[in-house]
Amino acid sequence: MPPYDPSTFPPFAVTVDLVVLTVRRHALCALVVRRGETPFQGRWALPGGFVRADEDLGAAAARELVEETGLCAQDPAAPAVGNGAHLEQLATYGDPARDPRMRVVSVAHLALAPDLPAPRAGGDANSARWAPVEDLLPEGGYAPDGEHRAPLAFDHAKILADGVERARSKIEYSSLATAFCPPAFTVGELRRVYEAVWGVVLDPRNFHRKVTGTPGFLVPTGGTTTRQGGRPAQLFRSGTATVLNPPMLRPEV
Amino acid sequence: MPPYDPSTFPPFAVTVDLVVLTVRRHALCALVVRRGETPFQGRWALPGGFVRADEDLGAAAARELVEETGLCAQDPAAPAVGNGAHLEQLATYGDPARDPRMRVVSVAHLALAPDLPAPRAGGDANSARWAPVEDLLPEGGYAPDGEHRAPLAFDHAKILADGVERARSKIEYSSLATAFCPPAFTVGELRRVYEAVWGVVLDPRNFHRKVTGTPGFLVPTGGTTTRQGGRPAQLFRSGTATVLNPPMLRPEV
DNA sequence: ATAATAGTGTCTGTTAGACACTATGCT
DNA sequence: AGCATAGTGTCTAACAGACACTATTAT
Repeated sequence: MPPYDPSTFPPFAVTVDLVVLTVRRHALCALVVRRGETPFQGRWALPGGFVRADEDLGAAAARELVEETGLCAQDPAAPAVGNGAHLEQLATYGDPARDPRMRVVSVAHLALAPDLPAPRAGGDANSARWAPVEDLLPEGGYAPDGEHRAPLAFDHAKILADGVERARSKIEYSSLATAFCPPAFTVGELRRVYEAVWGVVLDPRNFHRKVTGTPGFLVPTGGTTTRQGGRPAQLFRSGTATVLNPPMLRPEV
Repeated sequence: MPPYDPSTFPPFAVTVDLVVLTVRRHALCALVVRRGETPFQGRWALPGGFVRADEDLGAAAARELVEETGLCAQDPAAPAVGNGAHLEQLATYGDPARDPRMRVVSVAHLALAPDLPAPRAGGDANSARWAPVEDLLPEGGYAPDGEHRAPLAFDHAKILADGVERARSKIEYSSLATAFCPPAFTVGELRRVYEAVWGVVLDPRNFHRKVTGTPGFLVPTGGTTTRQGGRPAQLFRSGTATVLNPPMLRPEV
């Protein structure tokens, strides 16, 4: 190991990239923005940007999240406010060749948000949209005929895949699925989140018994709603129990 | 969002820090090295170093692991060779104040190794040792009397705590605990790994039934050993099943 | 013999999964 | 009425946890 010499470190650029997931129309969707410059001009990419000189990594991710979506990163300690979103660090990507212009290390973050009206397409950001992750990440890679290449720039397909996998596994044993729901939601709405994220169909009755039988997981608000049709359903908010034990079992695929 | 201008990015130093864990004498231990320079001169720290200009993050972590321990990072695809260790990315730490000299972003990695003879104390590295994580991370923080401060430099106590928590939770649902074992091991040895990592006592009979009843988890080598005393025990090696479903349940603490 | 560990068998309480059935709204 | 969704009850197979018991070595 060479002696520690702060004056001779190789310089890196450090960025944050965001995997922002939501559930729209029964599908897991990710926020993507169209690139206006080379490389990958015109291609879709994950939102992100440089970390500022005196900014923590999480603060940079929260700032980008506000700039791109208007969402506030939700402090886990604070009670649920209007448009708060779950934000956590995902992983760091630093292949020397991942950006052709220079050495960039990107600290990817994962954000989970309830269904939003529409991405902020205007302003200085390029056009943005919610895209089903199924369209961005075709199963088993891409056909070798070159017709459908990965639509995402840089290594963002890998980052997105890692983020989706993190979300899929984390809702098994935590109350994180409620981050996809509005502040008050029904058991059926929460079940449809699981179904969309996992791509499965769950038994409504067993699901109901499981989530309502876990102490501290769901707290009834007292209200009801018929926004899903059918019999009025109780409204709940996320409880204090942040870990789900025993976990929700993901059915075999 | 400012326009993308590669020529004006703030410069960062990027390092890798290693949380190297092993099980020694029924205790979960971490590798620490004594710092020879300021800041934190004389204090213990996690091993680590700068990422080189054309080096991937995982490669830098593997290089540091070899330099500090002689362990080879185990490619998950390759069959188990002599002294391979599990290596995975843990998390990235980039608080602007975490290093008083300059802006350093550290990509921490987690390595799990079988019990080794001794750390390589000689060479250009400072003195190194295996320390029980219990000594490095006293429960519930440190007494406010200032007598026992965190013995680790920088934010390494936080990094170590995150690594230990990752290891503790990951052995629940994966075959990762075998990374703490030699290539061939007994069921009892594997159980003692769980007991050391979790700090609990497990029922030997239920544990045996659980791990031998999970298809693909353990593969008998045919040999036996009496190195633990008592009746000769079958030797196993890690099987192809990398995920444990249903998971091993960590008893309440 | 005694002690140590390895390994198998049995019982019980809990739970996941399957599914019948009732409740309550809307069109 | 018919249909949608909400919510409860029941049955069964699987499994975790507790623990009795046997097997095989070393001292």
